[in-house]
Amino acid sequence: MVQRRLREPGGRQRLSALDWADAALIVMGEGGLAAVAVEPLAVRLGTTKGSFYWHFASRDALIEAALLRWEETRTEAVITELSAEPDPELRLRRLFVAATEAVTENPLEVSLLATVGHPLVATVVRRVTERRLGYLTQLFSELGFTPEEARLRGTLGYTSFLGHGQLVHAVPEALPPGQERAQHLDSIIDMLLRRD
Amino acid sequence: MVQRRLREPGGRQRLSALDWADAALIVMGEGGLAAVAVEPLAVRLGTTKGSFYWHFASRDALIEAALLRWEETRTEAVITELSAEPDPELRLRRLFVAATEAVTENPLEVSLLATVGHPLVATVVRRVTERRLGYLTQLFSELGFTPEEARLRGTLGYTSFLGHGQLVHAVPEALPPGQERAQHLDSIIDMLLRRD
DNA sequence: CCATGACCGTACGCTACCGTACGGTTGAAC
DNA sequence: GTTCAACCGTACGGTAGCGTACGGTCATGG
Repeated sequence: MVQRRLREPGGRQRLSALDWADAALIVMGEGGLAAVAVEPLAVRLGTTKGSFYWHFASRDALIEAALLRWEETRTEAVITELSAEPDPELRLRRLFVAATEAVTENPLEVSLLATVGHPLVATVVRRVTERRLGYLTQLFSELGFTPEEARLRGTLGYTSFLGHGQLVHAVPEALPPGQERAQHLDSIIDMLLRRD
Repeated sequence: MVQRRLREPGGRQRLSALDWADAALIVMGEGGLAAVAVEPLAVRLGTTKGSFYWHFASRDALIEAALLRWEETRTEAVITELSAEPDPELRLRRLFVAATEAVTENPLEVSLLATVGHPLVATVVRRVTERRLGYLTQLFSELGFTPEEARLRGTLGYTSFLGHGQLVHAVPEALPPGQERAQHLDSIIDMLLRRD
């Protein structure tokens, strides 16, 4: 695993709490919650613990800040942005494409779901999951499915998305390669939309 | 998280390497790879590190043994047992039911998929995933789907299974409760088997 | 120009865990 | 009943990371 610098060597500017939170999200994606360690993080940011404990009371406070930032940027912002699209089927398709891309770039989601042993993670993951699942179910409802059917298809879609995220990072060769990936996703959405 | 004893207080018998491997699998399910720590494990087994380092050269050796045991009991054994059933659709249904039960009882699968940063985990997870996905695809083939269709449905089924495993442990209330769970699973398999 | 608060560097103590060294125990075979 | 190998207990040194203490720096307003 390549240890990328998170701040330019010449970048002499001081850090904010947000810088630490973003850095925490990056390493959380790379190595899970356990990788969110103050001292290594300080090294990657080109600073020291002295800076960290000025901005945060503890490691847990950093984790909380990072989780809230994740919730905001990876759920609420996406839903808001999507609301511009009037056609619900297109909204659904664009949502899956965007979500799949996001989870492919960064294994953060996988890490978080596996760390619900931590109470802060559990709380935020629960909120995020219910928000997303609710939104998905609502989309299927708008497409004319009964509430039960909508819930079923929403759940199938979301679990499949989660599992896809796991596979992409654990065994990418088990999934269709490169450009076929998009077509594969289309076929899956077709199945989710199929009526008898 | 309740710390259950892994050996009875009166149980004075000595331990084998297999006892350690099984115990490692249990704590790996409870707390991920990071929870596989020699000293805490020794306490739970009512023994000491002295015992451990007699049976294993290192923590990594224990992890390897545990992973191989997981592969054997949670993939090969299941497939073997299933081969007694002649009807492929029943085989598929029974497979999903058994797998879903197993992943509900123990979050081990979720933990492992999230820890592919560890090379040993990566290797075994890759083998297991390809074996299972191959078997699933083969089942759909036997049911008369074209190779492409079989692969698509196998992948959708497996990713959904993985995501279901994540949800069951992270946000169980997002899934149908209790007895409805089985019916929900039936509906999903119905969707996977649907032809136009 | 200098004072002050925001920010950072460094040294320290503490805990958890890895792996080693080595002495002690035990049970089965003779 | 002795022996020997398998097995376990305990003490030790080493490392990584958390959190604290406190002194140093630096920009900006007076």
